[in-house]
Amino acid sequence: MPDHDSVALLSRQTKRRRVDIGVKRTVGTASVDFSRAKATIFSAMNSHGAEQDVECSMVQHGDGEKSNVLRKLLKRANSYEDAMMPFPGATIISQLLKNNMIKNGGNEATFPGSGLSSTGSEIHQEDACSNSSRESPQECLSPFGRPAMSQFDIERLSDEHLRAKRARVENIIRGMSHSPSVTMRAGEHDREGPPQPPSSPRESYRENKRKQKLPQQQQQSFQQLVSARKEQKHEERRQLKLQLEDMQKQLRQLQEKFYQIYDSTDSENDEDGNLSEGSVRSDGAGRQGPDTAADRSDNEMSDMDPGHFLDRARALLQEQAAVGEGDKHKHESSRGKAHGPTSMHAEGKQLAETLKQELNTAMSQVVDTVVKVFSKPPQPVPQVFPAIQMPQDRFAVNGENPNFHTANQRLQCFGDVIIPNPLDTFGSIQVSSTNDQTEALPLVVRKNSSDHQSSSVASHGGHHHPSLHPSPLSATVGFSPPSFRHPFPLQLMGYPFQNPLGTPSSGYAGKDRSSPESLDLSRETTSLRTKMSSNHLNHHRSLSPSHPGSTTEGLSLSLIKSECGDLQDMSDISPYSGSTEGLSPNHLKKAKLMFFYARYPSSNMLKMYFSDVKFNRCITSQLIKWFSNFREFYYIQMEKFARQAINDGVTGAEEMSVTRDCELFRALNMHYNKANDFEQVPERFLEVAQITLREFFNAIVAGKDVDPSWKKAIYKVICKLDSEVPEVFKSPNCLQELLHE
DNA sequence: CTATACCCTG
DNA sequence: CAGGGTATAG
Repeated sequence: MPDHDSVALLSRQTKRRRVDIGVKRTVGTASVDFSRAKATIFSAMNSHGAEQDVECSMVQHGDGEKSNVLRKLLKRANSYEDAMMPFPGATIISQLLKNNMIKNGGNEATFPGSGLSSTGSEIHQEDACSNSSRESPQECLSPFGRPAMSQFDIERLSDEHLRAKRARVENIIRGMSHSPSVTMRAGEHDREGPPQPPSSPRESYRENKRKQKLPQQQQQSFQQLVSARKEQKHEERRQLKLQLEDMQKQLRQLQEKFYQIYDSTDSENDEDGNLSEGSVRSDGAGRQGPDTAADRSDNEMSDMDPGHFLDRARALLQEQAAVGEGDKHKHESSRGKAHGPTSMHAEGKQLAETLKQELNTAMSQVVDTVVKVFSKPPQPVPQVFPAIQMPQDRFAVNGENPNFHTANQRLQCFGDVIIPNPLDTFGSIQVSSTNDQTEALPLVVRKNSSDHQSSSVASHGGHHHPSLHPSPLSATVGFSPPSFRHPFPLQLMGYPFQNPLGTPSSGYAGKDRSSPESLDLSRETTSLRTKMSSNHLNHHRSLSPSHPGSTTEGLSLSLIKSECGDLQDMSDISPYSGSTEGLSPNHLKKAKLMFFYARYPSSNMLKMYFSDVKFNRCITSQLIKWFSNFREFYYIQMEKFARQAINDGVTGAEEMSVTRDCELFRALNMHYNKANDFEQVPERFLEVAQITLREFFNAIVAGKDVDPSWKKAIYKVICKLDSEVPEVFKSPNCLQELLHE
């Protein structure tokens, strides 16, 4: 138990806390010592007015009565939200800093909360600090975490290291500087309120990722001011999206109509493909502008040459997209927004009306065709069917995620879709099952596959198993001819009987996608084992070790089996071996009950008490994680109630006690003993809980919670209060035995 | 490199 | 509760 034990741990946690909590409590990140140092500087300087005095006293908590009183006052004012508000004086300080920044100009215009833009100013500040800390104390305000004065030399030593880091970060920033989020944040800056200074330069480097989000948490009050506005934006955006969706639908209909026309006139699909492509490409020539098209009447439209139809639709869509784009940036002018889409919408409706009629007839024909197709063997399948059917399925899928494609991307898709792929014939029957998979698969391996999706889309030639595309997006891409080389042999012929189940092959597909660069099965299993190592199945698995690659089903099964353990463990997991492979809900229950005795069980202890479990790395860490989660909940409750007590006016820790019927205990009991397996929660637990509560209370009252690592002290106390876990818990059947007590 | 802790998020 | 990210110790 590395934590809570040693003094070394203490410093470690301090650092660690600074990282994790420090950001939240931005200003409060200062260590007390440094606060003092700063106060010294300030009083020495004495060049700034009362404002800074306020800040000093704010920062130097625990330094004297005065600060405590002030802090308390502010605390009351902030009441319970202390937990969220980084620091009572944050606002004041932030404003001060803002003032400084305005004075200094330049860099500080960026939004410090944004990891993207903040680093520059951080670097600037850091340099300013180390180079001229005496001349400009304000600039040292932000990097509190660092005792700049006393450790000046040390800092110099690590300068090189920092420079290297800085270079890397700057590189990254440069790369990201074109990201939209940058401008977004820059825009928000004004309204988001005063920027929060970075807690410490070094931390900032590590914390860039989180800091992008954290400032929002920190400044909830400011956010509330903006929230209404944002909601408006979102609403508008949503409506725009809806309109876009409408247009998309219409375009789809149009396409179908288009195809239908050609299908009825030409019986050769190749020509269709060429024509459609040609019409798409003719766009560049601009043979049909949106304006002229808009002047046409409905009749004209219906008589319109299909190519014109498509062009027109594209124009509409593009305009729509353009309007939407522009709208994002200026929501204020509701006028322009109202005008564009509305007229657009009317136009679209006309179009839709015309198309609907066409579609009605077209669809009936299609339906007939479909029926015929299914009543015949696959070979003579009419080419008409897949070309029309497929797009529909795919669009249905795509439509579920309107944001997935930009308008242009959609157009491309349309273009693709229109091309009747000769191979479609082959897949006519496959269509439905394939699409079923595309819906189910993402659930299986979304995380893994998502990583590759973008790249997959970019270069759809790179799929090794295009047939197994699990995601809707991939499905769209996979439509292109090259992707259709393997699928059917694999799915239809190779493993004809696995498909009905759906899941096995999909599971395989997903896994395959997780490492598309290699089809080497052994490697596959290895990587998967690592990736999935923290998973567990609660149910008893069927244990027939099958070799990877024998069948897809076999593979997925073996993968599941091996997901929690390394190869050695694999050998351990022989069928019907005595002990359970995973942790069951009952184990969880037992662990929770054990928590009443031991908050910090060692892994050895866990092994002893869960003797019925086959321990491997996974199981162990899972169990540890459980207790970690338990503790987390426990301490959160403690803090919550302690703060509540303070807010309720409790002045002394002795006034609080934890009894079986107090709210705190009920909350805990609900969590660890929901089914009341323990009729009598051990008395000792109540004591410990009470001690914990009082520790929290005292710490908070003493203002220690300003220190990012203030809980560490409490943890240290509590971890010594573990009591012996009764022997009963060593029994695998302890739950039953406990119930009979 | 591994185990563990802590924090955050879903 | 699980997963992910990060930091630290050994």
